[in-house]
Amino acid sequence: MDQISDISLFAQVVASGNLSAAARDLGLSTAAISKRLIRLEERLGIQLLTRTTRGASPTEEGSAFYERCVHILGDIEEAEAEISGCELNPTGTLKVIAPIAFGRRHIALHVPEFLARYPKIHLDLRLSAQSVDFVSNQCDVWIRIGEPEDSRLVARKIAPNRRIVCASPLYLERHGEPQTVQDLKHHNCLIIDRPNTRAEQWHFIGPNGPETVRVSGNLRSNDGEVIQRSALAGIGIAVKSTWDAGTLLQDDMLRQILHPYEPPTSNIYAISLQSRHRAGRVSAFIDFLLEKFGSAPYWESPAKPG
Amino acid sequence: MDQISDISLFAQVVASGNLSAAARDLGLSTAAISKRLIRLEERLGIQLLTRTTRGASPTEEGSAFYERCVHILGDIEEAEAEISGCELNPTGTLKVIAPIAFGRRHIALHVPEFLARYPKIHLDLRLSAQSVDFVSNQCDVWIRIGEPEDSRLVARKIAPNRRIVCASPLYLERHGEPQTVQDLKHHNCLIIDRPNTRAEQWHFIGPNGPETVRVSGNLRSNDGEVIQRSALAGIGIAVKSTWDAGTLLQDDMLRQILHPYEPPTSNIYAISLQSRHRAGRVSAFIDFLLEKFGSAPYWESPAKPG
DNA sequence: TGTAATTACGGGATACGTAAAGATG
DNA sequence: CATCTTTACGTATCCCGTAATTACA
Repeated sequence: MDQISDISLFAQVVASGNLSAAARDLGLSTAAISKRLIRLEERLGIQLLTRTTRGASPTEEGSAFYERCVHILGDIEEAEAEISGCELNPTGTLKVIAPIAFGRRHIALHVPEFLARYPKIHLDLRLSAQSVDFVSNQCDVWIRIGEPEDSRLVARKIAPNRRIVCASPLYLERHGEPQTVQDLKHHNCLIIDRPNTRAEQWHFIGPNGPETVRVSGNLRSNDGEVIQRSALAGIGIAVKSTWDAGTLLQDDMLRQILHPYEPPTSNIYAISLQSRHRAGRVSAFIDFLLEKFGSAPYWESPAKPG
Repeated sequence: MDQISDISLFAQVVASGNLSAAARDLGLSTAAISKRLIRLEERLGIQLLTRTTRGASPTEEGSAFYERCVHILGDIEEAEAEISGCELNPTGTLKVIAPIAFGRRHIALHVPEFLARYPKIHLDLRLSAQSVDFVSNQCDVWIRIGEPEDSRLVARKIAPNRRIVCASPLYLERHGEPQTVQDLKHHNCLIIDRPNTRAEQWHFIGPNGPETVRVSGNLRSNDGEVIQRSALAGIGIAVKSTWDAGTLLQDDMLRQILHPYEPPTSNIYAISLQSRHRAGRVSAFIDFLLEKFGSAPYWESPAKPG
């Protein structure tokens, strides 16, 4: 039944030299020590200790058994320490799924530092536009832009997904810059089409509260890259995330327009399976992302109007 | 607290593939399995199994831990099997204390066979006339002729200590053979002097019940060897144990007299410390002695009157 | 709808401590 | 006489099982 508990107790008795000392060391009564030792000897069918009034000394069998006990107890402690120490020194394979653009642009950027910091972690970074089934995919962390749904999943916000309206200098030169939200109706708006959203409804938050405009244009796509390239080519006006368009704005290849009107900010989440005890590598990765993106994402500074 | 019990349970769950199967295999309820697994994960601070509706599969940490668990459980089983198997294949050092004459004549005679039968036993056979303190002497078995006293000791009769009255042919030729017990009063009786006995009172059991005679003589000793040599030399009449005088009677160097009157038979005992579980080598030795001496000691046959 | 895991709850085994007794130097 | 071990006994803990709940295919 309670094998190791008795074995551990026996080892302590041998180490302490007598039952009373072991009782003190273990914080038990001598009666408990005595009874459990007797039980152990009953179970093994052999006497382990010779008791005298001066103390208890192991029999020959007891000595041999003690050696093995010490070894076993050490193994157990080592095993438990190793498994418990996984939080401090994360180990194992970490599978991360991220959107393609965000993964390439921002996750991959920090991968070397992450791997250097946690040398025992093997990172499997998969970029995919697909939704994720954690169990079948053996996925540890899913980076997702926008709100999560599943209750079994726990989502941690790692960065704001600030979006802006922008167009290329060429477009603005040719068609003029819209001055109000409603002006967008008369422009060629590049529509990014995501599931479960009304792609033509562009929402804004401005100094006077929310405002909505129904836009139209000659290009619609489900791929941000297509929209971005078209915007760069001067085809029309696009809504872009700052993490995505930041360097383009900095290089003046795209210009933010309608400032200070911006679409409502959503968030970027690191999503993991809810569990009582997260694997160390998962926590390590999510904490790492927070460290890099969390407070004030580095891609905001050049994009901020000034 | 109950480390290994949970570890063993976890290993069984991994082996079984899901909690329900493990519950069946272990004869427990799934509720118990679940709770104890959760407790183990709490204690380790890490999730070991990912539960789905199809079963439970180990996490990466769980797999690593499982490997160690299998190893540890094997070590425990091995250790316990070895210690419990000591009865079947006795091991270790066996310290035996025996009277000098009996040890030389009868124990030593069988030592080679004993050692051949139990090759893993190391025998330490100490011949001594002294009384024995088991604890300080680290003695396992004490061979003693006559009744034991100590309640902490357990005595097993291994042979009868039959005694006879005898004298050398020379003595009988010179002084005649006594025909009755009371005739001994007129003979030179060699008195063996043991502690706590009235050495001059010789007791007999005969066809008409017990009989006692107070004898006297010109030699008294506490050493049987002295008495025996004196008897052989024709000095007088002696009481000898059959195990001691057997061959001398056979060779007609001593002759039993007063047959069928003999001193009351005492016993030869193998004495060991009382303990719930005797070490295998102790049982092996005592059983071996019983096998050799127990039913009808081989030294009786030549001594029996015929 | 059926199987698997978890949670809630009540009962029973068990392991502890206190206290007394036995043993030993 | 002091110390150590064992036994006796009452109590509290905890551990399991039954049953209900939730999740998933």
